[in-house]
Amino acid sequence: MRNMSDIIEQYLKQKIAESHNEVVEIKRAQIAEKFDCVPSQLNYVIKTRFTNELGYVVESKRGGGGYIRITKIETHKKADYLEHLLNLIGDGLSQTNAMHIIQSMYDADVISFREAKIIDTVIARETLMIGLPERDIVRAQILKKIIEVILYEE
Amino acid sequence: MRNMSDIIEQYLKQKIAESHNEVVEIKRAQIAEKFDCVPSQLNYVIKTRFTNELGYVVESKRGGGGYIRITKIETHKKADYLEHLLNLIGDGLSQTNAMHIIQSMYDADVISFREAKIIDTVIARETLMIGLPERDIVRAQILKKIIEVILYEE
DNA sequence: TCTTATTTGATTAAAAATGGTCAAGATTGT
DNA sequence: ACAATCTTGACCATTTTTAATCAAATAAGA
Repeated sequence: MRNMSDIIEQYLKQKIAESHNEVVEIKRAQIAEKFDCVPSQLNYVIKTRFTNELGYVVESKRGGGGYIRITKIETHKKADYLEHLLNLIGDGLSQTNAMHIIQSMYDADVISFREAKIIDTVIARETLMIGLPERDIVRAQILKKIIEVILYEE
Repeated sequence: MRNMSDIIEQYLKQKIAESHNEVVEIKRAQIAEKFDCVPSQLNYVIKTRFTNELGYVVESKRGGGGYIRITKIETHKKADYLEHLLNLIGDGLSQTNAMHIIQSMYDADVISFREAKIIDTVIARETLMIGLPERDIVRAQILKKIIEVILYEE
């Protein structure tokens, strides 16, 4: 590695990789000190290597307790993941399995906590007040349609 | 949490959430001591995070037995609105009427655009592949349960 | 009741803590 | 040498923290 910017870039990418959540949060001055460079070098590194085009979102806050947060957004992976779920679901689906899938979607960051709660409610047997085997069929259908909505939005 | 102001903000919001009444009443000096900060920090937190814009009303009184009371009014209004919708929905519900309600919820800012799309999909007759009159009954049930989730969250 | 003291919150300005911009100078690859 | 990339530093902007001083409400005393 020949220069500071590359080293810092590697460091940040490693941190992102380490956090399963695909995110790293730093204090600018602290990292600058760690690598013995001026703080604004961090801005340079971020501006040239963590751009939107490259799939990163950068947020920051100044003042006491300030930070810089870099998030990697993996659109492709998410689509693949959702397609995978779609294939997973057959003609019928138990409530337990459905809840596992919903939890998985929340963990994978493709739905919000509130969305997860809403979907959980929708597929609950108390909501779907019809008997088996129709209930499992409707549940599968509902979840598949929801996944399609998320998959094909935008 | 990165700084005192955020911590205090969280604390107050949690207190509001705990009180079903959507309100919290504090003694400024007491909270300042609890978090080991100067009293005026409470004013700062309130001024920057519990504004009218954000749906809060702040009342206070000085002198012996003084207090600061923060009320979340937006929630009240939204809760009333959602209760109203709940009463509106009977045992059955057509797709058209359901979509009107969903649109109304989106307009009233109680659900996001994506949530609206998801719910639209869920209550569509193509998703609910069962015959009438059961379909309208299940649809009503689904929408009511969803509204309850939104109503009783926090 | 009237006046004074005490309690308690409000305001505001200064200081401290962070991060952002930009442009000049240094380095590196071709 | 030229162009592109990197490094630095001076100056700026935002947010939080702190302290001094003001204002209002209640409590106490005459």
